[in-house]
Amino acid sequence: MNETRSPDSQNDLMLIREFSTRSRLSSKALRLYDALGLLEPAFVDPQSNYRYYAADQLERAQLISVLRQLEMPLQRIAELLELEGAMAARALETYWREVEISHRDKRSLVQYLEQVFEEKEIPVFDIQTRQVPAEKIATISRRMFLPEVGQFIPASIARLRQYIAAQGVEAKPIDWVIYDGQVTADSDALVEICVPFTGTLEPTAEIAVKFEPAHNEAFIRLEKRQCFTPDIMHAYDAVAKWMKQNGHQLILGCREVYWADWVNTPDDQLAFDIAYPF
Amino acid sequence: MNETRSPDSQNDLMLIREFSTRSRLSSKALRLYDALGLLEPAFVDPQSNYRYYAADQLERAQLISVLRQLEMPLQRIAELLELEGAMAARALETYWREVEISHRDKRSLVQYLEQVFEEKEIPVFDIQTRQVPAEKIATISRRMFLPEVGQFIPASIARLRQYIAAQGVEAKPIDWVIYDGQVTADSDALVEICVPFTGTLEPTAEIAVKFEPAHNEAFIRLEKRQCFTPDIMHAYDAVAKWMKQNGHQLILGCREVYWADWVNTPDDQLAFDIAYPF
DNA sequence: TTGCTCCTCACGTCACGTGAGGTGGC
DNA sequence: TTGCTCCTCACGTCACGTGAGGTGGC
Repeated sequence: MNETRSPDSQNDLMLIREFSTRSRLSSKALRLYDALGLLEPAFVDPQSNYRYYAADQLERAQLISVLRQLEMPLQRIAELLELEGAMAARALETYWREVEISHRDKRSLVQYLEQVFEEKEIPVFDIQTRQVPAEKIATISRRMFLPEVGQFIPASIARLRQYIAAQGVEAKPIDWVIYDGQVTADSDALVEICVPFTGTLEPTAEIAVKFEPAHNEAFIRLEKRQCFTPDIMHAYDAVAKWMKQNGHQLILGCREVYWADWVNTPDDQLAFDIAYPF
Repeated sequence: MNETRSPDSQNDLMLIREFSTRSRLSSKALRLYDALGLLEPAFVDPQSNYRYYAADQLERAQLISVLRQLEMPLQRIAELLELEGAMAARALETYWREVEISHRDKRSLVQYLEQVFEEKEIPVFDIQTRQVPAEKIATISRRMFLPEVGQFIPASIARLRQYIAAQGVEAKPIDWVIYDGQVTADSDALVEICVPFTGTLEPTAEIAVKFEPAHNEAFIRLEKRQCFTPDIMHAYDAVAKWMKQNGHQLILGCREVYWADWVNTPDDQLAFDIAYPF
C-alpha cells in the first residue's frame, strides 16, 4: 500500500518456521541462538513474543548452519562471525587444521586397531635385554600432549648439548626420553629428555641434573620410520607383554633411546630403542 | 602365601583408581560402563560396593578407550566387542568408512566457506534466461540424503528410458532432476528424476507420468567437473541471488538439467545447467 | 469459532566432569 | 584415631530434540 516504504521493511519479515526452512536451522536451534545472542530476530513482538526474522539475516543464519555442519562449537562460531572476511577465513583455517590433525591421529589409531583385531601377530619384535650402567644425566622435562612432543624432543636435546658444551663438560653420544605415562593427543604426561655426561654440571631453572641408577632393561630395536603409530604402539605392547610374561616389574619410566644420528639416518635403518627398565 | 593359587586370582585384583590410570579411562567413565554392562568389575564387594577389577580386564578396557578416542558411540562399541577378531575388524572398517565420508564432506564445505569469506567474487557466473515449453514427463522420485543421489540419478534415468522405449514411445534427448529442498549429508529432501517424452505412457508403481507447465527459467551453464562442492554451491547461490535481485519468485522446484551425454563428456566441457523456474 | 503457528517451560539425550556428603579399610 | 580411597546421588556441560500446556492471529 505504502509505496514509499523501503523494500527491506516489514514486508520482508518472516516467522520462525519460514526462516527455519530457509536457513536449514531448526526452530529449537534458532530459539537457542536467540537466547545466546548469536542470532537475534530482527523484531520480537512484545505482546506475543513472536520472533520475526528479516530476509537479510538469512546469510548469517546459513553461515552458522554450515559451520555447525563442521561441528564447530557455538562459542567459536560467534567469535568467527565477529571477524571481517579475510580474518574469518583465517579463523576457519585454524579450526580446520585442528580438525585435520585430530582426524589423522584417529586414522592411525584405526590402523593400529585393525592389526590388533586381525591378530596379524604384528611384525614379530625381537625383544632383548641389557644391563645399563648408572649415569649422570642433564634433563629438561615438562607435561605435554602428543602434538608437542615432536618439537620438544629435538629442541631440548639441542638445548642440553649446548649447555653441556658451554660448561666445558663432555656429553655422551646418546640421548633418551622418559615417559611418565602415556602421552596422547588428549592426555598429557611428563616427558623428560635426558643427555648423559661425565663431569660436574650446575642445574639451571630449566635444566635438572640427575643420577640414574644402574638397571636392566628389556628393549626392542626399531627402524626410524617405525616411530609413528601404529608400529610404535605395537612395539610398546610387545615389550609390556614380555615384561608381564617374564614376571618383571617396571622400576623406572619407560623410554625411547636414540643412539643413532637421527637427522642423517635413512627411514628404513635401525635408529632407536623402546626400553622398559626392570 | 598360598603357592597353589593361580596367578590370575585375587592378588591380581585392583581398585578403580589403579585400573583407571592403567586403562586411561576415568573412574566416572568406568562407573558408567559398569552401569551399562559394557565393562563390569570382576568383583564387587557387597558390603562396601567397592569395585575390584582383574588385570585381564585391561585389554577390553584399553580397546574401549581407543574406540572412544575415535568417538565411536558406546552402543556401537558394545556391539563391536561382541564380535570375533576378524569380524570386529570389519565392523571397525564400516564405522571408519562413515567417518571418512563425513570428513570429506566437511572438507569440501570448508573450501566453499573459504571462498565465501574471501569474497573472491567466485568464478563469475553468466546467468541467462529462457522460455521452457510444457512437457509430458516420466518421473521417479524419492526422499534421500546426499550420498545416495550419485547412484540414484543415473540408475533412474536408465530405468525411465528403458521403460519409455519398451512402451514404444519416444523419449527426448534431455533429462532433469528436480530438488524439492536442499539435499545434504544430514538433511534429506525429495529428489525427482524427469525424462520428457512424446506420446502416451501408463504410470507404474515406480514411475509417475506428469505434465510440466511452460515457464521461464534463470539458468547457469556449468562444466561437468563443477557438479561438486564448492562450485555447485556457488552456482546455486548465484542464481538465487539473481532471482532475488530481479524480483522473481521460484514457482517450481529448482533443478539440474542434463542436456549432454554425461558419460562421454570430458570433465572440462560444459555439460549441465542449474535452473530456477519463475 | 476453528485450526494453525507460535510461545515457554521442562525433561530427555550423550558421555561424561565436578563437587557434596558419607562410608570403609589400613 | 587419622587420612585416604571409595561410594552414591545430584547437578552441570554441550547443542539441541521432543513433547506438554497455553496463547495469538487469520
